[in-house]
Amino acid sequence: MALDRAEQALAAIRESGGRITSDRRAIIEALAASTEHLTVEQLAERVWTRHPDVNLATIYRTVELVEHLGIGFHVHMGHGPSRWHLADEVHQHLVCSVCGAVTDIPDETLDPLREQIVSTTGFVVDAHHFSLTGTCAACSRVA
Amino acid sequence: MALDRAEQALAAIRESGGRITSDRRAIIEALAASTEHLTVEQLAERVWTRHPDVNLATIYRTVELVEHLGIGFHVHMGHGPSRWHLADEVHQHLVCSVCGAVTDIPDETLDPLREQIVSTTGFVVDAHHFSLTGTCAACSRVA
DNA sequence: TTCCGTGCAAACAATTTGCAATAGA
DNA sequence: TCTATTGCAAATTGTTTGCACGGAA
Repeated sequence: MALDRAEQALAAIRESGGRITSDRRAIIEALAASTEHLTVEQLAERVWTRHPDVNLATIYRTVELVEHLGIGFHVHMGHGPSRWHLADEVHQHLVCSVCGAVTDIPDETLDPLREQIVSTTGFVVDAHHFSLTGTCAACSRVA
Repeated sequence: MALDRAEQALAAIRESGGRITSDRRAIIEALAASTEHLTVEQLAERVWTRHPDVNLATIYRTVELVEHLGIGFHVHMGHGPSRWHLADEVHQHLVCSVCGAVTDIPDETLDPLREQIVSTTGFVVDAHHFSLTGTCAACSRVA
């Protein structure tokens, strides 16, 4: 559950020699509590409901730390800011360019594509860093 | 060939009611002359070798115009600025996150993945807008 | 002549950074 | 205590915009 993920992240920070501060705890708990992929600004809003004094720069630094430890990731979805999430398991993101809806799909969905690309070009695809854009079911129907 | 693509783009601008200026001609020819995917800054450098007075804002505006007409595209490759190219045909981009090398692959490579995704989720993947990241053959070998 | 296109400089959004003050371990 | 973390404000990077002037058609 969410809190476990937060505790895991905090433990990882401690293990890596970092300190557990109240700011970091607040930021990581807010991130863990969300099932969505949050921009730094969205994350800040949630943190600030309980901890209004946490600085934006601290959020940027924490989120970067968490990524560096391999616990969190950021994804680019369309234009605009990066979006962050704690990772239980790697997954891919489909972002509708019409309505902005995000659909998560399992990482293995890309395996056949990966095999084909690696066998023809030697390139190892590893992309959860960018989302796949297109048109979601609802918006395709309309168009 | 490159000049043809430039002339095509200029013709499309004229057809859409736009004017052909020396700035636009210089920008589009520089873009057409490159096989690479250029950032606005790289494009500017090339334009400036012959036309040093073209303003950066004009390059941004021209490149946006060309995309709006469906002749050019921008792709996001890793972090940093967007990269632009005139489109003969849509293709996908593999970007090595170690060395930055770009490998182009045909758009059809994604067709099986598209089919699977559309049949399971209804989502129509259309993504040449984002590149696929990973590790290229050379860098995989080292690592 | 009539607008479209351009230069310029300022505005912008997202993010990063230097440095002194502060607070975990 | 000792050093990692934070706040603050300024710097950066990439890009967009308002507006008056100048040049295609």
